Amino acid sequence: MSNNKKTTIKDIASVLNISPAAVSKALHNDSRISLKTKEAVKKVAKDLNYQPNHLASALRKGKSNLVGVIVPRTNSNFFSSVIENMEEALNKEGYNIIITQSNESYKKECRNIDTLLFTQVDGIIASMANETTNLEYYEKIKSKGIPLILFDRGENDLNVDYIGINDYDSSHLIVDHLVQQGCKRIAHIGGYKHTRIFNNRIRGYIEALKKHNLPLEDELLIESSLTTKDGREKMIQLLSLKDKPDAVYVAGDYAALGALQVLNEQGIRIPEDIALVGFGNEPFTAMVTPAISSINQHSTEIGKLAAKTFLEHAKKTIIEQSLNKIILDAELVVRDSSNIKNS
Amino acid sequence: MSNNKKTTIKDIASVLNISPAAVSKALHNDSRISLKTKEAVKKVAKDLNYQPNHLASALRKGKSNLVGVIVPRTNSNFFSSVIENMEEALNKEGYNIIITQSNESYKKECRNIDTLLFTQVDGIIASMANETTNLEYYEKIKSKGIPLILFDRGENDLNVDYIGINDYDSSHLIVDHLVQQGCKRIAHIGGYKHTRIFNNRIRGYIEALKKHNLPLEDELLIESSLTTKDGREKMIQLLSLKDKPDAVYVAGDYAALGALQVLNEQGIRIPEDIALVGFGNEPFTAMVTPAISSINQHSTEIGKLAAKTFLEHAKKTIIEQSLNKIILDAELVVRDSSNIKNS
DNA sequence: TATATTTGCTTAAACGTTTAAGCAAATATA
DNA sequence: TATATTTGCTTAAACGTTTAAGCAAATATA
Repeated sequence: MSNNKKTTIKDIASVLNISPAAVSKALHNDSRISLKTKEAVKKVAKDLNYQPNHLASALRKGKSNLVGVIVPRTNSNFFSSVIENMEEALNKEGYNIIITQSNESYKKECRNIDTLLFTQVDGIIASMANETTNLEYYEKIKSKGIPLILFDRGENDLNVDYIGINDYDSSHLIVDHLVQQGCKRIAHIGGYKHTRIFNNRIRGYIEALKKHNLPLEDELLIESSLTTKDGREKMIQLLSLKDKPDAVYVAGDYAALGALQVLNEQGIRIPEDIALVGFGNEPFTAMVTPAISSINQHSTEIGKLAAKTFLEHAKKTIIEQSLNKIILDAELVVRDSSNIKNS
Repeated sequence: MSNNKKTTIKDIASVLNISPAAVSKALHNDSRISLKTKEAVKKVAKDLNYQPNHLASALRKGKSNLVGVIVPRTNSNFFSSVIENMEEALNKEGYNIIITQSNESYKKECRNIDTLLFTQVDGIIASMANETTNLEYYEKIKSKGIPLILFDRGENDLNVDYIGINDYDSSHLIVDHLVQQGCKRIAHIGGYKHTRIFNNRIRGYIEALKKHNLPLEDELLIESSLTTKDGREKMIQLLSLKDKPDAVYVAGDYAALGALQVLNEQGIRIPEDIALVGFGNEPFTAMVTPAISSINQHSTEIGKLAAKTFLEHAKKTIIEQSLNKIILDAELVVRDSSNIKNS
């Protein structure tokens, strides 16, 4: 049944008594091959169930038509949506993608980079793991002359193309909204300060508080790994304060969920006693009770733009040094968890 | 900066004045190469920042050391956990994986299969899209002699290795549990009948009802696409019945969530008025109010076993026809949505 | 009709590895 | 000391493509 020997261009050539080179050209619609030969070749190719050997053509052309993708995890609506849209745009141009996940681990991320380089990808589109501070492996990609595009979790120091949302402004949006709802003591459970996006959210939070002449207190600004579990712990920490906050802005939806669980368990009313806002607009924010207000990160747009940026690199032969930093405006989706006036 | 010409085995050879073949053997620790030469080669390789060209070696060896993975979507805890564990096991043996998602679309799935075959993967591990009924593309994989392993969503007709849970028994677990809670009119929002796993769940449901001498009524058994949206609609349909059910068993967690939303919106008490059970044990089942009872599908185990099964194929040179059908026992995680006696 | 151009192919080499076969020198065995 | 074996390499070919260069026949142009 399974005809183990795969059909090659040579098999087609020998059937038609022409050279393998002619077959290759016929399959690629070379203008110097007659229509008659092209049709014959394509017919035989189909009959013999010919499948081009990608490895051979990639080796010969020095181009694999594969793009490597690194994300902290695929099990998040944001990342899977980015990937979906990126893939669609790249497929259209004949590229396929290889998805790898770092699980937020620096070591795993390094291994992923090695894997992708080893697979001879034509470019890498990545969002960095939380743990990553050492950029050596990313420098390695750059030094090989392989296009590198970062999205969401990026680093300024790397000096590569980047697509993300305006984290600083997002914090302003959130604080403005909470102030408008009447909140006066707004806490922030933020991500790791060393990660640029989280640092920007923290900066935005601080500046927005100043703007509204609200107290900026150390005990209200907490650094977190932003997992659901850590969200719980940091919320408990906030509730142990003598002077509790009346609003909590959490820099990630999963951690916001943990905070919500704690508030619900302790019978604290949301948003009347404490208003809650998350970040990322994961689908579950709309599913839980009360639904969590959150920032929409425009995953569709980010995916498309990342693909587009890569394609621009791939098309140009001259290596230009113009950087593409695309910062999208974020959008606050207000739900029950911070909608005091209507509740 | 970016030394564009990549280092090859020939570069190393010319530095040391030995043949490229000797370099290749030295790098692979061939016993016929002296320790001195090996060390010299490895040192030069490191100095020149040598990275083996995977395409060339794959072409020469006729083996890419890549395994293709097809899942309906990565944005589900079940699938991403399966992938994570599969990847870990395969990485250990020197294989890397390429993840693709079908988004439950038959057309996309076919394109994914073509992509993976084109990339010359050594094997494919897949879970089929909901839409898929035509098995032609999967037959194509088989006819090429490439190991194919299905998990969760598989088809008996394909006659390939399969890893999944016991769907039939799972339905029994659920119905037994609901009967024990005192439910007498148990509805089932099931998946597409043409998909084996959903068909097995339906069969299990029917048999379990018979076992308990409960009425089996057409209006209580509904076919669904199992999206959250469709779960809502089918729940509304059930609520419009003259004789409403006192329990609903939904064959997927996302649809169960839709059902839960409708019940909550209409002020129907869960589980007192209607008990609810889902399937898949997605993390959000524990997050919503009330938390949804669900079936744990052993994603960790499935991922590991799928990898193991592939590796067995890869190791044997003789093509054996012994099939591996691994059916794991499922486990019901009881939560508030069906816990009548304690509520 | 003579020359130039175009068409439709072939030939040969290359991409970077791996590996079978072979060979000289070193070492072991009789 | 003569032969056999082992060691440590080299040579050459191959994996399946693509592509530059070239050539004869067909066609176009002067």
